[in-house]
Amino acid sequence: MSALSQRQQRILDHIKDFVRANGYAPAIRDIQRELNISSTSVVAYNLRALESKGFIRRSNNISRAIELLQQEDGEAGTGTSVPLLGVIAAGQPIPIPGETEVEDNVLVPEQIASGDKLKDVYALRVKGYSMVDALIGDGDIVLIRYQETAENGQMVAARIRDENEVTLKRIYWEGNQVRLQPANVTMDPMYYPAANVEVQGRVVGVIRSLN
Amino acid sequence: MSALSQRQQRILDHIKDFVRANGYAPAIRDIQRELNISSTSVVAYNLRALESKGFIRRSNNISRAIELLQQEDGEAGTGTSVPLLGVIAAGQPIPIPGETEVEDNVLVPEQIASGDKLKDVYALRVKGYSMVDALIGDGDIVLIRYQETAENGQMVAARIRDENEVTLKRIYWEGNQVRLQPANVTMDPMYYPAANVEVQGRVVGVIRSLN
DNA sequence: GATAAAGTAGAACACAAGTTTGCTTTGATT
DNA sequence: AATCAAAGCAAACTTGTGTTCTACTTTATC
Repeated sequence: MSALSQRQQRILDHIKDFVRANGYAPAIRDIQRELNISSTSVVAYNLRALESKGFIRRSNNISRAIELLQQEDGEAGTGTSVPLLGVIAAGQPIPIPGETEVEDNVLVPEQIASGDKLKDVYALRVKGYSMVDALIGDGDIVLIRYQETAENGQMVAARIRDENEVTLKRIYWEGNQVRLQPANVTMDPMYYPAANVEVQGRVVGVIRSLN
Repeated sequence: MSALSQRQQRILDHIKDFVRANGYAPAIRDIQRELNISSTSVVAYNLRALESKGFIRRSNNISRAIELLQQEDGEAGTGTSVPLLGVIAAGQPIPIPGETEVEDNVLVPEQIASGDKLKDVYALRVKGYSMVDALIGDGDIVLIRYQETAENGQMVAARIRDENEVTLKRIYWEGNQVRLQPANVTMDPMYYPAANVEVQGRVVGVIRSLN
């Protein structure tokens, strides 16, 4: 990566500031005015340099078509947001996407999952300690991908139909029965008829704040 | 929030698609052409409606100055990214911001921390099981805020000077000594002279993928 | 110190793109 | 059917904005 001249650095910084402040990129004359550059051609010249060095992308003859390419630390980046629908524990109201109030949005880091695969993901805040042996504690946010089936041992949000409750457990299919196993040595598994248990999604990620 | 007409909805969708594809907003004529609308004034009319309903913001007489205001689930949102600097375990090379190669960037959900407070935060991938009792497992990403002091019991990245190693432990100051305590009942604490231990930051968040 | 390369200036140009205006269509209401 | 408001239409208008060209200045390089 070639180094930037002082002017190029200032132009790049100004573009970033401008985008942050306005939500769209500056025109060449905006940059010129703000940085007290004498001519638009100077700005154009340096934008060309910034483009060839890979910091921005531009489209010919199109207004404000400056796209910032590189992302530095501490700056705004883009991610995919999923709805935080509520709290999950042993014995709580049902969270179902689309049927529940959205409390908040959670931005999902790409390290957990990325892009298009997030269509059916939602987040729940964990209440209680039933999953501590699975390294999920009270107050953690779990990301759940909606799916109606699950394999043995997967961690799922499961609804017990006739009690109308949703709980976070590992699931094991045992013939006509379903074992919902807490990840906590001090707690016992619960058994239900398979027909009475409805998988509402599988845990795909965990987010915890320690502040 | 007023409902959108069919045309307004299509215009809004197109703006989102366009921004995603190009990194900048469409001009009125771009929208007109793409959606086969007969006149630019129709687009302008509906943009005005979208603005008064709070979906977008526009600036007068400025090209492509459409700013998307509302964020729906599954769409790109903005967050703050921090550098993922490497791996931390018992006995690993030192990760210090600015001195190490950046492996990746991690987008930090606002639920962990937000905005300006992220200046000195970096991320490390955890290797090993020394912190499982603190609900941090192998492969988790820990977010660490750089600070040189820590209080008793806080989870920190600590460097043992004469061994030039960094480790993730709870720290306890005990007179002239420092106790570095793993969060794993099968592991014993380590003791060092206080002068030989350097706090490199405190754990402020955890991110885990279960895919 | 000559020479080339990189950067700066100023102005004119051409098209991009938002706005305005007057008119027509549509659709609901009475 | 008459009415009225909202929505759509077409064209003209004005301003915004990227580009180009030429000339000049500074900065490296040998």
